[in-house]
Order: sequence, then structure tokens, then C-alpha cells
Amino acid sequence: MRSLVRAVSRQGLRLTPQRICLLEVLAGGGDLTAEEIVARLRKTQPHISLATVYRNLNTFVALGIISKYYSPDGVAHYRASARHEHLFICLGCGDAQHLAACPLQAGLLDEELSGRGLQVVDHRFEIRGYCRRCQKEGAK
Amino acid sequence: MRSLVRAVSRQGLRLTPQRICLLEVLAGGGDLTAEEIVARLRKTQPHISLATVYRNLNTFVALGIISKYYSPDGVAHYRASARHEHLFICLGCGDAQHLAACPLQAGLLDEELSGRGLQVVDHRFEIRGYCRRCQKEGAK
DNA sequence: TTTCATGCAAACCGTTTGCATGGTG
DNA sequence: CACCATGCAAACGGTTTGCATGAAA
Repeated sequence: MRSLVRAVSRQGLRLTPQRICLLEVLAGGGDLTAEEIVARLRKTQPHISLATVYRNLNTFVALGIISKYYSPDGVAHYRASARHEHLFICLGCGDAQHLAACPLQAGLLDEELSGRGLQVVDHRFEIRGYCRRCQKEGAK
Repeated sequence: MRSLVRAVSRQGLRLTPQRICLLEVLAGGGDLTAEEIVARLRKTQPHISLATVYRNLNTFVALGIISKYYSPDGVAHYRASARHEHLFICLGCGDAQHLAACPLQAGLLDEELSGRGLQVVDHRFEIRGYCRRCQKEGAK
């Protein structure tokens, strides 16, 4: 949280109440849609505008303070920047769990990436399938 | 291409001229947006509707005949189904290129996945950064 | 006191849907 | 000839933008 605030002020952006609350929500963790973020913000900022949220989210993304991705239904999700994520997404229940193993750190792709002159900033690995529970339910 | 047509008819879907042309475009390869697909289709199907294209794309995705992903600007891209994809997406120009190396095939995550009882269906790896050209432009 | 940020509402744009028509199996 | 698929146009919903107001530095 503190580092997020510092990142924002270091970029010459003003520290408005809205921005501080937004950073608090983001610091809380999770992949949130703009709607979900606004819902949480309204608790402390009842009149905050959706436009303000979108504008700030875009600003933060451009500065690399947070990251953004689109879920399979095409809705943007935001989260405090994690430079890499490895998710297992269950096709049965939709739950996502984070995986520890990082294929990139293992150096597996290094050769191919460097061979093509590609500079990595972040990555996101999604593995889809069925979790233990949903496998059992499917077998019934 | 032939296998795509077979997959469609096997599912009990009618083989309309629009669908056949759509499959031809998809068989041509690449990650295409609906707009790009329509532009190509108009050469042979001048009156084809955007709605028809979207409807068929969604149908094909649901049947697993093609796959869909959202680029960083939130626009859907479609391609003939690959059960796994490894993409490098340039943060500068937005272009995506496919990587050959597959971290999953290398067995890196096997231990973690099997340890948790997770059954893999497909996966998608996105690596973001800057391509050679955008690195040069950024240095200017 | 000068910007920059906010709120509101309207515009945008990719995508979906209702409905009547047309073509496939 | 029964249905599914198509085309058109309108609706939808997430996101962006113009403009006047308000607050941070």
C-alpha cells in the first residue's frame, strides 16, 4: 500500500482521497473488475464516479503500478501489479488457484525469447481443467 | 480445413456457404478479430452480416472448434483451436506472436498439478514485454 | 492561483439479440 | 417441409470522453 502511494506521488500525480481509497482497495489484493472496485469504494467514497475509477485505473496501468487483464467474458480485471501469475482455473466451478512453479524462472523459454530479441515485462499462465471436487462430481 | 468442416457437420450444424467461408478464413491461420474476419469474408460473401459471424464464432468456440482470447485493448481475437497457446504480446505495438516452447510438456508443473489432483484440459501462457522494434523506438 | 482531478451525462464501440425471411437437410 | 441459419437493425454493457466545477500543490 505505502509503496503504491509513493509510486503515484513520485509520478507527479495528485494524491486525492479517491486515489488513496482506490489504492487501498487494490492493495487489498485480488483480481477486481471496475464494478467490484467501485462497490468497495462506495463504502468510504459514496459519490465516487465510475469515470474517475476508470481514468485512474488506466493511468495506473500506464505507469505500471497495477496490471490489467481480460477474463474470458471480455471484462477487464485489475490487480496490484504482480509481475507474474500462474493460475489454475477450474472449468467446473470457475475457481482459480495460484500455482507456485514458474516456467519462466526455470529458464525454459529463455532461449526462444532471447533468440527473437523479446524483452519480457510480465507474464500470465492460465491452465484450465477440473479440480478434484469437480472431477468427482463429473464422475457421478 | 477439412477437419474443421467435418467437426462442424459432426455436431449437427448445417453447412451454409457462410460457415464454409468462415472456416476457410480461420483455417488460413492467425489471430483475427471479428472485423478482420468479416473484411476477408466480404471478398466472397459480400452481404454476410457481422451478427452471423459473431454467432458462428461463438458457436465454434463453444464446440471447441476454435479458440478466443482478448488482446490488451479488450477486443476478441479468434483462431483455429489450439489446445494450448504460448503467446508473446508486445506492450508497445500490441502484436502477438506464438512461441513454440511448452512449459507444460516439459513436465515442469506436473508435480504441482498432480499433487493437487488437478486435471488439465488446456492452457494459455501470455508473456508480455517489448518486441525488438518497439525496444528500438523506445530508446530513441 | 494554476493546474490537474472529479462528477455527470452523453458518446462510443464491440458484441448480442429479436424478428421476419431464406436455405439446408 | 420443418427447422435452423441469416440479415437487418435495434439494444446492450463495459469503457471513454467533453465540459463545467472543485480541490491539490
